[in-house]
Amino acid sequence: MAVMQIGEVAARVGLSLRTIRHYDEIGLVVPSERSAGGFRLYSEADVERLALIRTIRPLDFTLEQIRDLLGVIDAVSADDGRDPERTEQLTGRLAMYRAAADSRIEALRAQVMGLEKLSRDLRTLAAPAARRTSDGRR
Amino acid sequence: MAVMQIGEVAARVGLSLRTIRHYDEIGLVVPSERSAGGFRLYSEADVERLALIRTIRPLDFTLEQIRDLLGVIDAVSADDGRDPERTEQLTGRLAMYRAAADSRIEALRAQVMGLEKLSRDLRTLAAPAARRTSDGRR
DNA sequence: TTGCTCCTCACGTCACGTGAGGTGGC
DNA sequence: TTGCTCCTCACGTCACGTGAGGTGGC
Repeated sequence: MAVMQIGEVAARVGLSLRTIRHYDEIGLVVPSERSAGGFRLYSEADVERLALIRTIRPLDFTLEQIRDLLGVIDAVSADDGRDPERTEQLTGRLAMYRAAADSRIEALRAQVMGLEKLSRDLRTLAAPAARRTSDGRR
Repeated sequence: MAVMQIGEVAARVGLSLRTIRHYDEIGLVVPSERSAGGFRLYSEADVERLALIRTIRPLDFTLEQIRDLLGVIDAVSADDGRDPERTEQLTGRLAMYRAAADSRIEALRAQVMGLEKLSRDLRTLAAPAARRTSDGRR
């Protein structure tokens, strides 16, 4: 299985067909091949990139920021360190994104805790009401 | 401080002015008063409702669903249990929302864990690059 | 040939953001 | 009177959702 059609990609990474097409439209993840009939054909590397984007999405970065971040990641990975200034600039940008991600993660954790409390509150709200009903039936 | 203007409300609950006005526009939280000059005046109860909505927001319910959920919560709170069928129907709807919330919370937890891994990966990605640079300087 | 999967428009939607131009109230 | 806060349009934006109408490929 060298390449995949969009349907299988969607099933694998858990993004909608429309979302994957949208990422193609804006040039965020362009399938590395097309069939003779125009079908999008995604390589394993394409799929990994989509999976990475799916991970990054809840950080509420815009797709433009995600594109930029992916570019920085690629550049750092491919960097050979021959140009120290460039390396420094890249790791600096990476650090900024990491800091933004970390503070966003903190906010998400807080949201989850708030929601867990909400769930408990809803539980205790429902319980007495049910008890009143069974009382009424006695 | 019986009532507050929108600016203070926004600062307290952490929603934008536009968001709070939007909730008024669609009738989700209508300020219980207006000044003679037309300024929105929010009671403590209004503010609590907005704070609750802010908690619920990350569940990705539509504002329509949130409106409905708030209605159910109010109805259950005010329910006297005199009509067991009604109580049962209300607690049933509440249970559905709770189930939806719980599964969404699970998804959020998974997202947070994925993001924490991403943050670690970004860290290890940046570290070797920096090391290469300091090597180059020796 | 029949299904199933895919394609490209292109308008719609949701929850606000962002001015523009104007007024309230201590 | 000066600031600061608020007001109402009303268009814009972001990330897709949702048909419509048509074609590819095993």
